[in-house]
Amino acid sequence: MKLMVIDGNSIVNRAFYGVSQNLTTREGLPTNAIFGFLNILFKLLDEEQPEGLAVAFDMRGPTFRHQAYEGYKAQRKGMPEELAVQMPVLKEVLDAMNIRRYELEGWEADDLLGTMSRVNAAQGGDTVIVTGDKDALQLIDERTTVKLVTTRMGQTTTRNVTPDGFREEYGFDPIHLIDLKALMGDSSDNYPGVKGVGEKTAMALIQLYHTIEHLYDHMPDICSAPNVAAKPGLVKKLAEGKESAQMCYDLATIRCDAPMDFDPAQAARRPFNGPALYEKLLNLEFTKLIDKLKLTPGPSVSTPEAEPVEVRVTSMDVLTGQDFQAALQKWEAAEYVTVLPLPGLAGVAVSLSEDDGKQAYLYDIRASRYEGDYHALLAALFGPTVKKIAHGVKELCRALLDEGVDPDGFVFDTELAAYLLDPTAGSYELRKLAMSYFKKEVELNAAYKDETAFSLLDDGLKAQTAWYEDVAWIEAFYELFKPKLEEFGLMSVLTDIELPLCPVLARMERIGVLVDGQALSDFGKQLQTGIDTLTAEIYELAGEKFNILSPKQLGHILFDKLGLPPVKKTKTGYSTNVDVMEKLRPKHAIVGKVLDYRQLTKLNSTYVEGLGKVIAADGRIHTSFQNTVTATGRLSSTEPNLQNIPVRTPLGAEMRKMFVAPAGRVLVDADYSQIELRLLAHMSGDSAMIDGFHSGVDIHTVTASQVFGLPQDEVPAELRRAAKAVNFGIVYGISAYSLSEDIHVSVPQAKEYMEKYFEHYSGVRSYMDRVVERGREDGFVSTMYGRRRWLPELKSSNFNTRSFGERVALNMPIQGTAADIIKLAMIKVDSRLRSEGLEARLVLQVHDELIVECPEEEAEQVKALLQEEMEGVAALSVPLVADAKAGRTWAETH
DNA sequence: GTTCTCACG
DNA sequence: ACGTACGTGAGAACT
Repeated sequence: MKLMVIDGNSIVNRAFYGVSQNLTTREGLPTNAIFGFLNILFKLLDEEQPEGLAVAFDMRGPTFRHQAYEGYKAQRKGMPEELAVQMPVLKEVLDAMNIRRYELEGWEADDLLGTMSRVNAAQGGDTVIVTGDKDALQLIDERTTVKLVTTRMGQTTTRNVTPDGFREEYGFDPIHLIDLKALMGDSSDNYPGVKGVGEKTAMALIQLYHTIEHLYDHMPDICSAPNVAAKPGLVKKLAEGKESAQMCYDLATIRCDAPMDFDPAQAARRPFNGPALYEKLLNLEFTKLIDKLKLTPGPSVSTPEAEPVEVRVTSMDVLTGQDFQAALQKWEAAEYVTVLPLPGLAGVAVSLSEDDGKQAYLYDIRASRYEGDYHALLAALFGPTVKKIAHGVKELCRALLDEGVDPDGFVFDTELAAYLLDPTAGSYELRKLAMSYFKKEVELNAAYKDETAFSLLDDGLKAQTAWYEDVAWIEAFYELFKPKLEEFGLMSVLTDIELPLCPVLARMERIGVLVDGQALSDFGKQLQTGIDTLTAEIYELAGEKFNILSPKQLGHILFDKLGLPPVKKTKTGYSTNVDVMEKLRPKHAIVGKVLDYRQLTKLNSTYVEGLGKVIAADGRIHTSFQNTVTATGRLSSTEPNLQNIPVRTPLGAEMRKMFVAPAGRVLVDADYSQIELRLLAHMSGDSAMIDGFHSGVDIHTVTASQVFGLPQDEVPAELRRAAKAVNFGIVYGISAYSLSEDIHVSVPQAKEYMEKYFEHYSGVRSYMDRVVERGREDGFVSTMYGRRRWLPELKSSNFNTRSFGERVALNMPIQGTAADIIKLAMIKVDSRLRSEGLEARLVLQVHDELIVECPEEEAEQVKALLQEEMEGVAALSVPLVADAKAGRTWAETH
């Protein structure tokens, strides 16, 4: 039988340290090692297609080797806690996969692997031993190969070692690996070998003599042997170490006679236990894997956190006038109703409490025979008097605006609630939430059972009857999430910030921003001319044509053909990013041209072409503002992204001339000045920094002056730049190395800047320590307004993961508070613009910047209003400053 | 689908 | 000794 045997401990260790991204279940159980193990396992199965499969594990407690030598593995630390807790779960998963696993008291996994391979060989079978441990190479023979697994940066690579391959690499037969280890010892298993003999000498000796026995037989003459450097005292060392060598030989020998009663037939592959595996993977929240393996639940495997409230579906209505009045009365009287619109607002599912329990109705709005009209129905349901719960209020507001309804009266949003409870979860679709919170597979296409009522619907609606049931899920999530939000102090973030922002965002999306399409395409032509010229020049300098945008081809030209020194590597090849290229710029004329080419093509494809494609019929661009995406509470902008329009380079800034106001109108742009640093000053309470902001002088100059001990008017530009970089770095959770890269000084120099900084701003340092410590204790960090981000990373035993957690802990409260503040400002600005009867409307938000379009004559009033509302949002211990400027184009407002 | 690069705050 | 800044989205190349 073709058998694959896996060293479970070795592979799970690789997986644990290899999968550095932080993976945990919502309850906080780490799952990275299991995730990594399964990935490696599936990759191996795919590569090898074995007929039999077994996994061997070490057992806790001493083995026969410990009895032979008490120092054996004495140096080794136990498994980190985060890995240890995953081991039993992994074993359960393997059991559910019907994969045999073996462990034997007093024996190590190695010995079990060896034993299994020999038993299999005796029956004429081939074995692949999978491990990350090179010791196992001694087991290689004509029927046995070893697959060595290495993981680097989350990437797993495997290497099959055959007898020939081994001999080529080592220069002797695999079995003599034992002799090698007997001489050189092993520091990780902690046995000594022969004192004074290291890897080099041992290799040379074993290549010559193959076994220690043979070596010791030839002891007196070994120093005349050609391959061994005449090491003085080698003979003596060998003689003194003979006893140790013999003991280490035994320690290094993987035993192939473990009393485990193995028969390869036991390990024959069997199909997974689908339902059991489904349950295990669901509890691990490996939903993608469930999909990939096409697993389905068995009967009653769920372990629900709560059950959805029962919603009885009683009718599917086309509202008549009387129905409507009665329904409206019920809706208004209810504490809340749950609404779920059908696409295009063709209908809406409404669920509410009635005397005999929850009732759900599906209204076919478009076919409504209500004597008012379709509009009146929507306006009544979605106006201020009916209190509504929905999933995705912003999108719903957008749809309502498109139908001419002014949305109001939303009291809860299950999507926003799920986001606030875990802003890094990534997706808040009902189906995913049901999986995650209720361990339930939601059948989205369940057919509605009442055929009579169903027959009233047209085909389009029939296809959407799952919506009818989803309304029950929204109810269930409301019941589940509301107490959680209250417990976590997140209710006010929802009701004071996120919910009122929804209609504001929807209005901004609907209004959009005007783009000068003609100017855009003219700019594109100009860019294309430049691109053509640069292309020709680059081909000329390279001596051949190639794809300049391909990092692979460009790397080949620069580093192989032109012989420029590679500065940095990526995992797939040479790095050619801006930092690298700037360093190479003086060395060859082609580098600068490539950088120019990149800039021009970026502008052309991402901005000129990208934006051109999304100009709507009204000549305007309507972005989508996502409010459930970022980990910090910021908004994001998609299709297109209007939050990354170029501004930093002169050519890039040309793009902002394309964003214009219509005739007779202007854009007013107001941005917060240094909001994140001001928040750092406020939240840390550092008096020096607070004083700096009260002085009204540029903060980076103040910092430089304080840190370097110079009068403010004598700060050279160089030091101001350094101070600015440190200021930014602090907000990001700085390291001396990255600061040195950023401002092009040595690492010690950067370190000195940081130390001086912290001497002067000692309150900042203690704040940073405090916030990380609090984060570790609480398991989360939060903004001034209570928005949270969970940070299990802070407890990771992986240095990189933990360091990342610490940087995030420092950054999120600041970036997130700034996000809260501008969101509050947006709500106030929108409300005042509307209540004061201005035509001015918010059109864009770019994190610390708001853009309003208004008639020219409103410009002054709008500027003042923006500044007033933005500055007045929060009372901090430093002034909150916003500057506003009007212009015909976005470029003119800067 | 992932990686690299680069645009923004 | 590690490996190096926080938060995003999009286009092109590559696998």
